[in-house]
Amino acid sequence: MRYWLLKSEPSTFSIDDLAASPHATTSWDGVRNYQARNMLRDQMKKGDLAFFYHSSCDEPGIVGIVEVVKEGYPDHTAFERGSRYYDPDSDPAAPRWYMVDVKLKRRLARTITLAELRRHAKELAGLPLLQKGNRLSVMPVDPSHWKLILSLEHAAR
DNA sequence: GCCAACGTTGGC
DNA sequence: GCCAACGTTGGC
Repeated sequence: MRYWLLKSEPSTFSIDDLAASPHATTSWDGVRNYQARNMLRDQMKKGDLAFFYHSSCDEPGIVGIVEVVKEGYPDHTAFERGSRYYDPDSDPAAPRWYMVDVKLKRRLARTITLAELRRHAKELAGLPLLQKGNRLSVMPVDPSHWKLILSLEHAAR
């Protein structure tokens, strides 16, 4: 079992949106980066857990935990003319982009902010989120990092 | 709104 | 294959 972190802009799709989705489940569509695609397609397995991270907002940080409930399959939004994720170069016979389905496990008791994570940069060394210039929207999280981050949830700030 | 950092594109 | 130009991400 592996751990991950998934970024989403709350103005586009927030944890509230996920909670309001049927079965609190959504397809993680619209990823258009090859490195992230490879992880979605090849590495994320049913039962894996991921932090749900809000980016590009007032308080960037981790707000919940989701579980992978369906493994990588073609992202059909790439074939849909008019979709904001349409990619004319993705051939349905050889799909370029992939997605997984995730289900909300729970919200965190509070947002664990990026600023707070940075304060633990030493323990979280190697976490791509904290690396300069990192823009990956899907990234692996070491089990030790996962544990440390979760321990912050109920700790004094 | 600014801008640094990055990935992708396309000319050569 | 190189690399400049461009578009995007995302924190601040």
